[in-house]
Amino acid sequence: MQYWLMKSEPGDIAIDDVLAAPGSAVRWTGVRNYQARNFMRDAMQVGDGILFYHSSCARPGVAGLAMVASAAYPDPTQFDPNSQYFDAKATLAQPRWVSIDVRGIEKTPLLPLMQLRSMPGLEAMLLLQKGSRLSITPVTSCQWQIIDARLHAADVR
DNA sequence: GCCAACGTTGGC
DNA sequence: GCCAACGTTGGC
Repeated sequence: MQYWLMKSEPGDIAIDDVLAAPGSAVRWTGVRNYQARNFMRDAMQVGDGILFYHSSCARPGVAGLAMVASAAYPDPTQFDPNSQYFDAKATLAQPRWVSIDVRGIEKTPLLPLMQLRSMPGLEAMLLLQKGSRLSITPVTSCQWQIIDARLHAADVR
């Protein structure tokens, strides 16, 4: 069992959208970065925990919890000429990009990026490294526990 | 909108 | 293989 952080633009797919989807699950499409793809293809397993992160928005931060709900399979948008994610170099025989299914678990109080930066024990999080842009990053179980505890702490601020 | 940082492309 | 140019990400 491993843990991950996945970025999503809430204007595109917010945690609410995942939870509202049939079976609380959505297909994760449009990843066009090889490192992120390799995580999905080679490392992510059903049941892995996901920190659902809202990026490129007014209040970036962890907005909920989710889990990996499928193994990797070819991302259908790479074959669709009408998709913004179409890739002319991908073929059915040799797909280039993969999707996984992501199942929402819960929406949490927003844990803003700035707070993550200030929390002891998270200094090594890939998300927080200078220039980090990866949309999928591994999270250690230590980091997960620190964040999970904070997300579920009584609301006393 | 700005801009730093990163990834990809393509000429050589 | 090098590296400049370009496009994208994402916080602010």
